[in-house]
Amino acid sequence: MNLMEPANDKRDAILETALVLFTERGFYGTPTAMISREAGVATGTLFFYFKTKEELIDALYRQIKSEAGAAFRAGVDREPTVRAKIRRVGENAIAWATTNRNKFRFMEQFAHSPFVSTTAHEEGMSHFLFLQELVRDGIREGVIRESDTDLLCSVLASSLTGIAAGIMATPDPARQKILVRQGLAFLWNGIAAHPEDDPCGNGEKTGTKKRSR
Amino acid sequence: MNLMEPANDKRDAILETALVLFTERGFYGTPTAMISREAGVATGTLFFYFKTKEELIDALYRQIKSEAGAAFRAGVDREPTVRAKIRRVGENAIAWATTNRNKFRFMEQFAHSPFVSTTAHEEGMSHFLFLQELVRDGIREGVIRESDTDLLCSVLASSLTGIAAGIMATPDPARQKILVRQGLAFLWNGIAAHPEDDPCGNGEKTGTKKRSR
DNA sequence: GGACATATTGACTGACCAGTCAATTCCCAA
DNA sequence: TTGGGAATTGACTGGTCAGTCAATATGTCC
Repeated sequence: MNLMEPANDKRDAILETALVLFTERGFYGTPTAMISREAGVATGTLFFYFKTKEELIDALYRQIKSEAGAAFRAGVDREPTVRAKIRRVGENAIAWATTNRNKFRFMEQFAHSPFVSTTAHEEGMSHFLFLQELVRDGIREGVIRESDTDLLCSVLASSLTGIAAGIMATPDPARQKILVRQGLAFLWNGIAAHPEDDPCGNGEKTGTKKRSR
Repeated sequence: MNLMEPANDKRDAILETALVLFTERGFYGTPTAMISREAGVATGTLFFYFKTKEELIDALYRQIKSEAGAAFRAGVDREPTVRAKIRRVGENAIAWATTNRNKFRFMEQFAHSPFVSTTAHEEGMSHFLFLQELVRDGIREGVIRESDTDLLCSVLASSLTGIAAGIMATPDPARQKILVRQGLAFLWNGIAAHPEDDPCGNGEKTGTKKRSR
């Protein structure tokens, strides 16, 4: 007898299958019957765990948002500076997106969908509030340019999405590494109070001058 | 008998109504019967102009993408430098998004939808190829940091989306102006080879202490 | 005016699908 | 054992909706 298995077998299978089918075919292109069939359970079982289809969608959305939030935040607290923290978030986000393509696509597709309930959207936001704090800290410390916090967060989030999408278009891992660097450089220079020519720090070591300063 | 009315009356009404309903309720939450009723035509009429519902969706997507592409590009050719051109694109994009909220939301919602045909997606892209050229020029001239062009475009596009979304969240036009400036500053510093503390150029006309607080 | 194409109508249909439910199995505590 | 609750099943239903079609209108050219 293993510990802690809250009878989640079928429930998980349903969620997992739904994730794949939803990203491939959209909410309404995916009948519940198809989900249950693919998941290897009866139609009734799906409705045992989720009262309605919408509840299933919401549960999936919540789960993924919370998972992504946790992944993005991992190790951030251990970083010493705001700048390092932000870079860590960026790296985390990109890594998560590329290793969880389906979940990333799900978020991308349904972030603005009217079929995710408002409460789920709000709860989803909550997992990313730490980013807002981070930005505020950065501004207070003077390392991030004085700007509207909400705007900055909105832009950061969407930029990360764009970076991840751009990176996922490349199969070559070596090239991906380069793109990650360039993407993070874009991010940091976008928000930095005093941007640099080589915002990655680890850049091309061209003994170069960092421009004025 | 007026001139040049290519029998578009009802067709346009259908497209216009569909736009609103789709953004509010999604493709599958919007029955064709509802579209035709709201548009003041019979169900049959809708299917006279569009063989299937999907064809309607595609037509709408194409129309909006092409309109957005043209709007973004307006006046760009007349700008003297790459930097000015990019700023113009940014301003255009933000202006278009805020004055065409429904169309913006439509693009945002369905940019990644599997229910827009692949060909429509591709055709949609084509209206934004000039951006790629622009970025390439900037890199050649040395004003844009050496980076992967596709990545930069992907990031630029998603950042603009984020900026527009952030701005639309503010009702106050004065505040919006500020946010536009901040958003464009983010954009330019993100890609610039030699970013500045006041990347808007037109900044706060404060006797101008550039650099270092 | 009449012939032909194009535009418009709305009742109708066949398919599909979310959700139900009565029956059955599984699991465990007493 | 057995009793009971939780889990699971799949046939079934009531409603919805994309798309059809035969009828009617409108316009245009000769």
